[in-house]
Amino acid sequence: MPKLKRTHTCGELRKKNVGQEIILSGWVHKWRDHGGVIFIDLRDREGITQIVFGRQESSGVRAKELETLARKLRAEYVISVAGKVAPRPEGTANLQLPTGEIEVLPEEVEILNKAKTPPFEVSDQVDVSEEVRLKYRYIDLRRQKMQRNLFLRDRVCKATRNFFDEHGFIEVETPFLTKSTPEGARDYLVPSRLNPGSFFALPQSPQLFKQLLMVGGIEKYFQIVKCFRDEDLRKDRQPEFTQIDYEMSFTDEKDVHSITEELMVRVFKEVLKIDIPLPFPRLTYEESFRRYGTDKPDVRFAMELKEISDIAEKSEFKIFKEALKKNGIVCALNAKGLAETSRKELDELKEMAGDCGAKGLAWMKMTDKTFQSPITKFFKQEELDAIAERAEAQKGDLLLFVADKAKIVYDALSKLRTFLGERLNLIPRRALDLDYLFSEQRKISVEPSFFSFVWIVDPPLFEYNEEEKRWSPVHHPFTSPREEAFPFLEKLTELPKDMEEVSQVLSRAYDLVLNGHEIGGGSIRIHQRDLQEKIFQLLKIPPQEVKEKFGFLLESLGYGAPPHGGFAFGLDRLVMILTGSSSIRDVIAFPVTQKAFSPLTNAPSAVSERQLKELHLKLEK
RNA sequence: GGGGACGUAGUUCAGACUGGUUUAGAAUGCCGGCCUGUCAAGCCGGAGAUCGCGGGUUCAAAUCCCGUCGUCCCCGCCA
Repeated sequence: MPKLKRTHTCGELRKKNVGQEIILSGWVHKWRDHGGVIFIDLRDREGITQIVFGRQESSGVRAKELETLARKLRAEYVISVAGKVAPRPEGTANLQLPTGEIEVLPEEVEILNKAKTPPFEVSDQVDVSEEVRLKYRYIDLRRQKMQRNLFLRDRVCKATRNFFDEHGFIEVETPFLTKSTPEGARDYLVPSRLNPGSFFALPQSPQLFKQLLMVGGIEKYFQIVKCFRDEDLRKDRQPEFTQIDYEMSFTDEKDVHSITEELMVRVFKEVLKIDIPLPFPRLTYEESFRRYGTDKPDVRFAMELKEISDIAEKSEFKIFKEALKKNGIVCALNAKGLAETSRKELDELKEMAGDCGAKGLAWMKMTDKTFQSPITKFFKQEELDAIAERAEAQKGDLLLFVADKAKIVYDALSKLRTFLGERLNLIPRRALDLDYLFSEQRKISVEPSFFSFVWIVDPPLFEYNEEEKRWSPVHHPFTSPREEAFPFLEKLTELPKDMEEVSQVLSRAYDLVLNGHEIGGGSIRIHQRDLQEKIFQLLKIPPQEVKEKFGFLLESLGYGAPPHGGFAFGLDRLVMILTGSSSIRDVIAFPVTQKAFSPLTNAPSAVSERQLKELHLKLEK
């Protein structure tokens, strides 16, 4: 049982505490031994306080004992210090530290635990590979940056819970041991001991349960909940991740959008202390592709794509005309002021476009009033002028062109747009300084313009999957089509591949995009059994499978399901953006590597023969 | 499933292209000594590396070749 019980944290002592007898507990952060005087920086999660051994005032046998003890202290020892708060001598205050005007003169020191030399320093300045950080995550978490990330994440959750509580939503838990569904990502499976040969699946999202809660009359539900998807990882994708999930009855897009916007206002106000403007701008899915080439545009800067198919059509440039003949399009991107781009850099851009499937990247440099380009000779002057006008090109600009199928053109140019936006410093790319959030001044240093939200609405209901040779839902199969499509869909019994009208059917889904990241999405759901069955039929899910996998949902829709809809945020991505982190791994306490392996626990790992047997499982040799 | 980058003291990197003066080097951390005001403390000294692993080429391999494992980034995938 430790003798010393802490009275203060290492972040709170100030001049006004001078003279008080206090007790601090924490980790030895740094020590500086000057021979006659020894400084210990004591750290806990609230801050750092300097302890001084051997100051002139202290002398005698006791002081010598303490000094001897202090020399034994090492980095990351866990200690308690009882002592008196003293002002620092004239001229030795450290203004970098909130506690920098005082120091503690120890009277007693208790070592609560020794520590081996840590594999890396507990400091934000020190570079450590992610693998080492994950293996020693409990040390990594002591670093201020990680602590702040987790504190901030906690505040987001707290603000979210308060917000939903005040708006009449109740938090309901849904099962983790549930049913595998055919659509969507791969499931994580859990074998059932009591039901040989049967498996639970961990939920990819609580989608079906939240709909059942609406049928159950809960009306307003929310949950901060883990979801599981067994797909390949990225810096913004972990196999288990957290959603802020909610659903409402008797609702429409307008309600869902406004509650979502208000939630964001609340979170940004409470967490970052800034006001974000409402309402968020709205782009249709079609418009988003047309102007930015993507359904998750970064609208912090303009630099929009300009289609020039009509001009290219009239020109003599075969490559453009060939693409158009194959039902393709030609688009231009104006890289303002980059006419000086070197051949080598152009090749790099071309390669980037090539990664997206583009067969080439045409360019024109605007010099004075003329064009410098290998392809100008294929264009008449008035065509060049038309292009320049369309692209709003001026002297010094660089125009980039891709001609191909729309998907490839959009893919390539949106990628180039993002790249060039960064290159041209069009994005307010100031290091997110979160210090103010944790300091006493609470001085605002984060501008609302750092955060650009945009709604992407009216996506198509179906898209054709070339690989599987069938239509699949753009959002998920429970998304309601827009009402005007009902008669069209009712007439159909299947979706022919080349039926243009199918891709024109719009859905009542919506995504929320922040700074080019998709941070959430949702939809108004189908609440009529007939329509839901129709959709399954059109998606060519065999009736037997529909009954097996979704029977309970269809059944529930037959017992008085209210119209309902909702939304789900990717909490990890949201917190990643709020903290200015470059990976969601930095806002998750215990993430896994790209192979979904934990260097900390060594999970996943083999299990005993006996466990397998109990679960009625045999491993392939 | 595919493409790319990387793997060398505890940690972060250099050395590799062009094999041999390399006894594999630096910084930081670690250990010891000196030092009464530091806060990236300073000065002096010291320890610390199966060069990811396996195989091959060669008189000789951290260095070249093949395989393999791991980490990160990207494409596919992620309703």
